[in-house]
Amino acid sequence: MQQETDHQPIQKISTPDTDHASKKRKMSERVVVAVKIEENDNNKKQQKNEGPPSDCWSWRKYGQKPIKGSPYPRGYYRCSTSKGCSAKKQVERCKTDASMLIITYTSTHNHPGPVHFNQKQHQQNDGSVPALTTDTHPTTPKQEQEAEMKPDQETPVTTIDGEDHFHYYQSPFHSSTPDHININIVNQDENPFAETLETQSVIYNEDPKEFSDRDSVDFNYSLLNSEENDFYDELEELPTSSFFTAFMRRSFCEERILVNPS
DNA sequence: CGGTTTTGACCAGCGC
DNA sequence: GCGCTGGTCAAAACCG
Repeated sequence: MQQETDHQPIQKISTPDTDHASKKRKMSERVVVAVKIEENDNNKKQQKNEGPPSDCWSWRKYGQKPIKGSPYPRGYYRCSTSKGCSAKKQVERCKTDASMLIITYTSTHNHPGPVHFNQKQHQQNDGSVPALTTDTHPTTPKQEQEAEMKPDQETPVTTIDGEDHFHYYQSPFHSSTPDHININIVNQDENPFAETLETQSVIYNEDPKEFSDRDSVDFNYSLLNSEENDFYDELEELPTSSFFTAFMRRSFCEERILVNPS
């Protein structure tokens, strides 16, 4: 149809991936994140229709398709924080592990991100958080909650302890069980499943308590960096773009905060 | 009422 | 060239 009207082809912001970049399905700029969710009743609704873990952005679902070989459909989301933003993400469940959500981010946000994270993080973390964004008007909590989908099963973060501030300490990928989520980033451009997930799970599937026992923030970040690097070395080399770097930093700067509120 | 979700249809890349 | 499949559109329904 008019798919090329106002909507930019994905490769628009893609890194110069040589000749393949022109191909629609050869999306060069992708970050795949595996989110481990707890296997409990909170997960029920996600088994029907995966509730995308919300991050600091607000996303609007624009499509869903059953994926061949996977019992779970893939949801297509577009950033709704800013109208001209071409950032997208795909959310699907790992076909081999229903407790694992695979979130594939494509394109970059062409607008500043929400600032709540940073501001609040500074307040609660002694300003140890690197300044990542400067937006003065973040995604509204309302939108974040909506992005959560099915609030009946997934306790909105904002309601925990009735303290609104907790909301932005939540993992950017929080799901039904925020303090049990394990985030794995798999930067790749082909199939994120199979071995990669397993490998990543081993690496990061630690009890959150362990994180809090150590020196939280820097520990998490450095662990991720070092482990990631090693991991990527074993995989096919991919261009680690600024997008990915920014993504990594943003994601884990946020993630680290939370660990265990209790 | 505005924004989001759902869902069927369409388009285009890719493999055979 | 054809069929399969993934990605997107867009109208209608839904929701706060």
